[in-house]
Amino acid sequence: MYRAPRGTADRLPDRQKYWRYIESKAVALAQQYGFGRVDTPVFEDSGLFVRSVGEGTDIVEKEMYTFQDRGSDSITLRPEGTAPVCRAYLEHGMHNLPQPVRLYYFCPVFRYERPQAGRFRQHHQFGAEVIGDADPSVDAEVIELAWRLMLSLGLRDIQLLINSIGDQQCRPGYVERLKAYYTGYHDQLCADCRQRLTRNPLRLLDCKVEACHALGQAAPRSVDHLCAECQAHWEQLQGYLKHMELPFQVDHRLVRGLDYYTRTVFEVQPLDAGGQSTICGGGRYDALMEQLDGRPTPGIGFATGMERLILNLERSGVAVPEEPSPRYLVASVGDGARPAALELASRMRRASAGAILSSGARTLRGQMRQANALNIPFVAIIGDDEVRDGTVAIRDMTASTQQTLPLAEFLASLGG
RNA sequence: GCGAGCGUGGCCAAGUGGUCAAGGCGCCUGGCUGUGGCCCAGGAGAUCACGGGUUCGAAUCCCGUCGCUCGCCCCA
Repeated sequence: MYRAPRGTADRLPDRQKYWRYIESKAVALAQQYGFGRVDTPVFEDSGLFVRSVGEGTDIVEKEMYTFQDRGSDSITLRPEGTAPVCRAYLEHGMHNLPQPVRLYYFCPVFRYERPQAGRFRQHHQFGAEVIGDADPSVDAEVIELAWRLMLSLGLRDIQLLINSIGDQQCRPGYVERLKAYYTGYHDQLCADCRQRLTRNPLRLLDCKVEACHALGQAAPRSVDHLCAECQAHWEQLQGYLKHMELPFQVDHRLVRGLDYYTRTVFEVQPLDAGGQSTICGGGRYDALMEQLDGRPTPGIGFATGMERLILNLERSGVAVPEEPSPRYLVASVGDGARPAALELASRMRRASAGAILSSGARTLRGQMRQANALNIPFVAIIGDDEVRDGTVAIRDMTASTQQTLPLAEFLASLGG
């Protein structure tokens, strides 16, 4: 028997309420902030991600779904959302729109990883990007949007972490200081961290091994080595966030795994942060457009993992509204009444009433049981008597009462 | 890529060498020839993940494979 591929999942009807819930909240907020929706293809030229995400990153090195298509072009299933949006910005000349351009999206994201709780090979993100304005007030707005989305979903035991990792001017110097610091403790580092020392020094900061973690306490902090411009940006941002009354915490160990981030980075995490715990992550990417052969254009954005949001909604017991379902089931008695039942159901729907037609192949008792099992509040019963009289029997399943009405009267009562 | 645990009908699950499989949920039917929820009775549905081995005999022991889950790396 075929199964869904590893790390993928079918979304069955009983799960849909979570998706609709998150989507509706996210869309409402995004629109409130002036964002427009953008949808980009599921796959792109592989080069787009290699150049933006970075050749040394895990995503590019071992996690991309890359293949040759029949025209022998190298194609990659989108491993993240920001680069395609930036590509679309450039391709459609959005620099001719009033700046900045605010865009949001929902999309599937693919990474070849070992699945575990909160991590999948295909997962889904809601993301928002503001392109074309480097002012820290934009950072503040984007962070506020992310935070308010979490709150509006009903998530409470969460924290907002921010940091600044500098830009092309100041980060190289900082990274050198960091390397120098950790090199002094080379013998105390775990095997992974010895690798990081040369490959990705920033990641030394958030190693979970106790010895390494302890070393991180006294490690040089990026915010202490910012250039003047980055420093000003960082201070203004914090001031704005305070004015917006956002409960942020500065986390000097917060770094992000994609190469394109500059200056501001931020995450939202559950307080009981475990393994795959980050539910929202983002940051500024002022150099990204140039890497994609565009004019220098600043940008900032974030993405949240839908599956992780749902995981947290369930863990914290947030009540999510049920999907709407029909209020009526149309039952019929006897073969003669079946065409009439079909017609009744059709007329009810044209009158904007939800109706499930029971096929009539089973007994009335069976149809009533079906209505009960489906939690349907009303059953419209039509049999030979009703067909003859032009009526319909309406049973109220919760009150266990029933009345027979003229068909026209019943249909009129449905409204719409 | 590394490490750990697990794999019995759609779901949950008993059974740990000797009637090839209990029970519960769910589904269908009947008890009530046109009426639900409770109850009662019945039914459908399992090559016990797959392959090999040990044994007179395996769901049950051994080996391999596959799959799932959890963790590491990394990330949403």
